[in-house]
Amino acid sequence: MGAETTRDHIVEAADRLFYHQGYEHTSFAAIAEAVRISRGNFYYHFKSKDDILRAVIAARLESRRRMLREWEAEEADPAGRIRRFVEIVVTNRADIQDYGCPVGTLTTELAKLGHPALGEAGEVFTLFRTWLREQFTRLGHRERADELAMHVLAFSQGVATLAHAFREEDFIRREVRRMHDWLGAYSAGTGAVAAAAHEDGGRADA
Amino acid sequence: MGAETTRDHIVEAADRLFYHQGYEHTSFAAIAEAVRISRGNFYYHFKSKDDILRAVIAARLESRRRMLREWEAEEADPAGRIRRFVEIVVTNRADIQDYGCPVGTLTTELAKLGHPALGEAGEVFTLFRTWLREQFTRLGHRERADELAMHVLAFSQGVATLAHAFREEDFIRREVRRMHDWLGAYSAGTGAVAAAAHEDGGRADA
DNA sequence: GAGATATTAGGACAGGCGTCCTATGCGGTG
DNA sequence: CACCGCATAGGACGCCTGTCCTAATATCTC
Repeated sequence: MGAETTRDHIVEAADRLFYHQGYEHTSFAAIAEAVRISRGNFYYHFKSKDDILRAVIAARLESRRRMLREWEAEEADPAGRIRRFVEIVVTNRADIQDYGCPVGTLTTELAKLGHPALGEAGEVFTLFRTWLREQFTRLGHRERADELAMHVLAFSQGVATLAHAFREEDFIRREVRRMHDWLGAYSAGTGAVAAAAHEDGGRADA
Repeated sequence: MGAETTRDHIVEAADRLFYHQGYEHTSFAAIAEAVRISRGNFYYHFKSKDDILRAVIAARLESRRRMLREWEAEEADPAGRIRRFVEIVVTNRADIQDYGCPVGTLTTELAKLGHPALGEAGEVFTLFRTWLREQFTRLGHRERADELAMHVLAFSQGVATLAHAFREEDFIRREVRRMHDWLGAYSAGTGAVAAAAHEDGGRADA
C-alpha cells in the first residue's frame, strides 16, 4: 500500500471508476479527487486520458494473466481449471450485479466510442479464449477446443449481462450449475468424452 | 416516409445513433445533423435529452411488442416461437457484430451513467423474459418456465457480446445450432418433455 | 387575404471537459 | 548551504455540451 507509486494509485482509481461509471463518463476531475492529487499533475504521469486507459487495460491484462497462472499452479486438471473460470461469475457476483463484466462492458463502450484502444481491450477476451482453448485441448477435444472455449465465454458474458440487468443471484447460481452439468460431458474420462462427442458431434461441425 | 412527423424522424435518428455510438456519446448536434433540423428546434418537440431517450425506449418497446405479436400470429407452436427468438442473433448478425445488442448495450450504459431511465430500458428485457416464459409454460414446463426463459435470454446476450467483440459469424451460427439442439429436449411431444425433465431436473431445482 | 397557431432557425448562455503552462515545494547530492 | 531534478499544485485556454430565448417562417382557419 504505502510502497505504491502515485502512478499506481492513479491506475487503480481509474480502473475502478472506469468499471463503475464507464470510461467516457469518468472525468479527470473524478480520478483526481479519488487519488487526491491535482488535475494538472496528471500530465506528469500520463500524457492523455487515452494513456491512462491503456495503462488500465494493461494492468487488467496482467492481473488476469496472473490469475490464470495461479489456477494452473493450484489445479492440475484442465476440467477443474475451466470450472474455476465458470465460478468467476459466482465469486464476483456482487460486482457483476452492480456493474456487469469489466471486460465486456469496457469493450462494448470503446467500440461505441470508436476508441483506438478497443483492440487492446479485446485482448483480455483473447487471453481467456486462448487459455480455455488450451484446457479443452488437454481434455482431448483438440478439434473443437476453440468452439467450446467460446461457448464458455459466451456463458459468462450472458450471465453477467443479465445478472446486471435483473440483479438476481439465484439466476447466476442456476446458470453456473447448468454449465457445470454441461462441462461434465467434456471433463470426465474417455467414456464421457465419447458420449459428449456423440451427443452433438454430428451437427456442430457440419 | 413522407407521412412521418418531425418528432418521429428525431426518434428514429436518435434510436440509430444511440445504438451505434451510445447515448452519452451522441450529442444533440449529431442528432440535429442527421435529421437536418436546427439544434434549438429540438426543444419544441422534447424538453430534454432524457426526454428523447425515453421516447426512443418507448419506441423500441413498442416495436418489440409488435414483433412478438406478429410471431404469435404467424406461429402457433410455442417451440417455433422460441426458435424465432433464438434466430434473432442470426437475422441481425450484421448489426450485432458491428454494435452489439441494442437492449443489452443500452441497459449497461444507462446503469453506468446512473441514468433514471434505466428502469424503462430494462423493461425490454422483462418483455422478452415474460414472453419466453409464457411460451415455455405452454410447452408444459410451468415450474421451470422462468428459468428456461432466462437461459434463452442469457444465450442471446452472451452470443451478442462475443459476436461484437470477435466479429465471427461462424461463432453465432454454431451457438444458435447448439441452442436449437438444447431446445429440442423441451419442445417436442410429451416423451421428449419427460426426457428433458429427467435429464437435469434432479439438480436444477435442488 | 388576414390573423392565429404551429413549427423552425440560430444565436446566447453557463458549465464541464481534456489539455497545457508555469510556479512552487520536496529530497537527496556535491 | 547550494543545487538540481523529481513531483505537485492550480489556474488559463479553447472547445463542446445541453439548455434556453427570441425572432422569423410555415400552415391552417375563417
